[in-house]
Amino acid sequence: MTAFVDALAELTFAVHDVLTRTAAEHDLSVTQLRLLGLLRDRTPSMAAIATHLHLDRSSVSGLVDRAEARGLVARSTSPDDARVTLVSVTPAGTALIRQGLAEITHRLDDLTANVAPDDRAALIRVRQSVTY
Amino acid sequence: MTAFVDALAELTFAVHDVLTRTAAEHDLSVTQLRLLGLLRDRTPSMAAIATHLHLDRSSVSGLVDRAEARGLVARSTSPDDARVTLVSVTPAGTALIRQGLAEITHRLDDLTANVAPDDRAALIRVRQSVTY
DNA sequence: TATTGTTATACTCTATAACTATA
DNA sequence: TATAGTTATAGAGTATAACAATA
Repeated sequence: MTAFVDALAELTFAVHDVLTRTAAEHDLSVTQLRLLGLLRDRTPSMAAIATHLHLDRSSVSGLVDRAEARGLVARSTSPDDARVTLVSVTPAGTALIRQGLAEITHRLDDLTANVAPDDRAALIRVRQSVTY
Repeated sequence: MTAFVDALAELTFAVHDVLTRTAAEHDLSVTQLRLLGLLRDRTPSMAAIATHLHLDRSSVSGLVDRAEARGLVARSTSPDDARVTLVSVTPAGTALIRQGLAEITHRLDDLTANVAPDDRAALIRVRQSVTY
């Protein structure tokens, strides 16, 4: 029981470190990476981003400020509710997230090169069992 | 192949969020938690801590400063080499890490309550296959 | 000269509290 | 009144560069 939780935590540290370091090589933080990842198929409000990333709305303001200053995302006002700000990804943001994710996939493939096929399938089931 | 990497990344975010939030309830960051975890069975040098946590030595200086100011760790000079600073955990630090880890184990048990026994064993093998 | 650690500096990330604009 | 978002503020975490002490 505890061995499983220990392994889960250690695996998390290993993967998170890879994410952090690879993103940093593209001048991205893990949070910026997750933000751009979210925007691949959505144009959410600030509040929706806060919910998805489990952040305070004020944190999202700063996050989007920095991404916008770099030309990676753009703000617009919702036509339905003038209080709501919608965030979309720019072509530059799309290019960066594609490149970053490709690099991360490559690194994680390397990290897990020795994992057996059956164990890969099991991990996918573990992820599905987790409510997140 | 990509499904596995995606699941690995998503699982990492879920677990890391639990670690971050649970540690925060004990006024600890994930990094402070990892520092205290390291010191449970070691009295490493600043450089050794930097290596284990994959941080710059200057980052470790600040990390240990803050933990020391809270009375969680103590610095001492190595008897073998006056350049080297050794870091040890205090009784208060030991108590805090025990309580924090117990709480985290509980939360991760909850998070993964629906994971099948065979899949738990598989995840332990995945962790062992990863060089970290 | 090389290594260990610290300091100065600058930036990102995060939350709380107070605020503005809109509903 | 309630909600969406921002701003001011404070603190943690991180790296780079320059430095002091020791080997």
